[in-house]
Amino acid sequence: MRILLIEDQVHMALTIKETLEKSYIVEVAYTGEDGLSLAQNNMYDLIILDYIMPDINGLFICKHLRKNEVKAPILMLTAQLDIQKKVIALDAGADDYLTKPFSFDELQARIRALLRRKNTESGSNILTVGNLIFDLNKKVIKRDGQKISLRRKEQYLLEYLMRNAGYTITREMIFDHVWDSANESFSNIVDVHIKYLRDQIDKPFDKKMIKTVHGFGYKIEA
Amino acid sequence: MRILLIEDQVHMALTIKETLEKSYIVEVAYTGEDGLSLAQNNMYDLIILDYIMPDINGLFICKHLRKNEVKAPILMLTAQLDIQKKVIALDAGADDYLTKPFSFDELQARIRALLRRKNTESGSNILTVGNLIFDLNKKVIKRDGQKISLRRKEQYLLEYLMRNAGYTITREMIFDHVWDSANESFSNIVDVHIKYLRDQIDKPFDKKMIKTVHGFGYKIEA
DNA sequence: CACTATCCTGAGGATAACCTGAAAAATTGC
DNA sequence: GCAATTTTTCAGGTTATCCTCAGGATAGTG
Repeated sequence: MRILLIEDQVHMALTIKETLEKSYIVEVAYTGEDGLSLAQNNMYDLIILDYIMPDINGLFICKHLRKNEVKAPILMLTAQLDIQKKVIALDAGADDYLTKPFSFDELQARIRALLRRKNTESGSNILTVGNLIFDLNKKVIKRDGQKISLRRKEQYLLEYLMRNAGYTITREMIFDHVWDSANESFSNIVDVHIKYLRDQIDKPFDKKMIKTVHGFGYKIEA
Repeated sequence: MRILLIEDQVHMALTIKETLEKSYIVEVAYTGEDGLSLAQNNMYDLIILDYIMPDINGLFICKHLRKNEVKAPILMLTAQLDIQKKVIALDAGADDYLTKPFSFDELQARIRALLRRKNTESGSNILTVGNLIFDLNKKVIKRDGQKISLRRKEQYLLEYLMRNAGYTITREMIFDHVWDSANESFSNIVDVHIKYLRDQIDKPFDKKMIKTVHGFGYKIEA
């Protein structure tokens, strides 16, 4: 799971980062501008956004991201309790808000809630690429109507590939998303799981969907 | 990719240099002063900067470079874990920090992350010259809507040509960008890969886009 | 036109990237 | 706590890509 934290107060940012890093991969943007471009150019599972920042207002960032089809849940940090602001934040497309100061336990609880909600809710939880269907709720995968059973890691891998269907993804990116520890392993573990996935997804069929892009990584295509 | 390493401890500097040279072109400055002038007068893709140096403080160098519009990402090496210092370093314009001692795997991971971030941040990821389209994310190249598959080196070469479309580029420039090893052997390797590229990009079509500029190099044009 | 510098091309060996099977380690379920 | 399952590591084989080299073609020059 990858989280983007947009927060201009460096000390606050680092403290949050260190807390969350035990459970997630966390990237930090110290300006609204950086945050905006990172959010638009990467797939995060969650965005934490400070309301007040010197360059670009958090509210504006939020609106802008929604307009540009960034679907990740957004958690807003507001400086003090202010019903008015909360309403405005939610209207702008934020999914939840938290007023400073907050406890880290509470922060983590909200994050878990948002990540959970994202997985069980919303229309985007049936992935389709060609005639391959992955129902994330029911954990059911079908190709040409034929049921396929995958192990956990394979499911994560397939989900990530399908969410980026058509795009070439490096082994590093896959590793970061599917193996959510921050450590760097240089085994061929990604290759191996790609093979397992292929055995299930491609081997029994004519057309191969999982393609290796030599020198870069892999992609899935119809 | 060119990296500038500013580090006064000669032994440390050489060890880092040797490690990184497998993947990048590395230049070393052994004093802050040298580092400063090198950084200002050359275009590096990344600067690695020791926090503590006898002549000029790394922090000062960092600030100074940012003030002078040096945009390259800066990775700071700090002597020991110290949140305060990290904050100061980031405030000064550094992009990341690493506390000594560190493993070389970690160093390389951070470097890759910084270089990657820079690449995804800057500008669009779809290059177009005439009816030739290169989607850098998908690694998909099309001419007249027709898909073309290229190998890795050919893709790097094409990317470089397209980024400089209309301008003549020397073999040396191509070599420096596409072959990021520090080695200076001048075979006809660039020529060979230009041929490979032409076989894919030009041969099947009427109009030739990759042109030879006799005595100088090559260019790509619509 | 003839001469030279520059560029192009094809083939084969070297190398890096990728795939695979099997065994070891870790995790899960009873 | 043990067996079954899943995950990871490792080593070897296979394939695609890359580089070198040598000879042929082409452009520039007097």
